[in-house]
Amino acid sequence: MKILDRNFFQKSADILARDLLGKILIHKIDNKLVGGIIVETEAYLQDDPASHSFKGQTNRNKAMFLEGGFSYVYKIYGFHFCFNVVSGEKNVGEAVLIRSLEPLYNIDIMKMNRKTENIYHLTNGPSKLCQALNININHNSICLYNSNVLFILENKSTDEITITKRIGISKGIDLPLRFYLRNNKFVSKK
DNA sequence: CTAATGATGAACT
DNA sequence: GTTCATCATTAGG
Repeated sequence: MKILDRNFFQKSADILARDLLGKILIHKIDNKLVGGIIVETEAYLQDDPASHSFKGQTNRNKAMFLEGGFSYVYKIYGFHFCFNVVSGEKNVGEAVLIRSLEPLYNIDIMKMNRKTENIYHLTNGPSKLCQALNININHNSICLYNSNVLFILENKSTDEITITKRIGISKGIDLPLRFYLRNNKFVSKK
């Protein structure tokens, strides 16, 4: 299978969020590939009050201002991590939040990391999938198309895409920037 | 320096 | 549906 190349990420976050659905996110842990199909994403644009980048670049969100194809990982609520794929041009702060995966490779490792046997609870949330794949703040600003540790594989999906409002934010709540594969059982609800 | 606040999840009632 | 665990970042003094 083929790793998505640099060119794939050079587009705005709302487009990339859609294009990432069905692709396969992989983290190599102890030489084993752990990962799954991306089934739910949210786009965060520069001109977007809900985005970390809205008020300009800071030390925390600077990865969002890299060119498309890098990772942006941050800690939220003290002990949760969220994984984003940076999109667009350099010096423009936008990214795509990966909200949920469908477990695919080395599900046993995910079960260990998450301390649950229920596959529907492994990766159906932005912080859950970080736990399952063992993604943490050390994975911030990684180049996803030039890494053999954290990367995304090409994959075809014919599933229908549903577009809704985003989840868990207080500003910009009416913007239709959340995308997920319709009828997929691994999408986080709410 | 201090204080408010999350792009959440788990365990409750 | 509600509560709370728990902290880096940020804005403000």
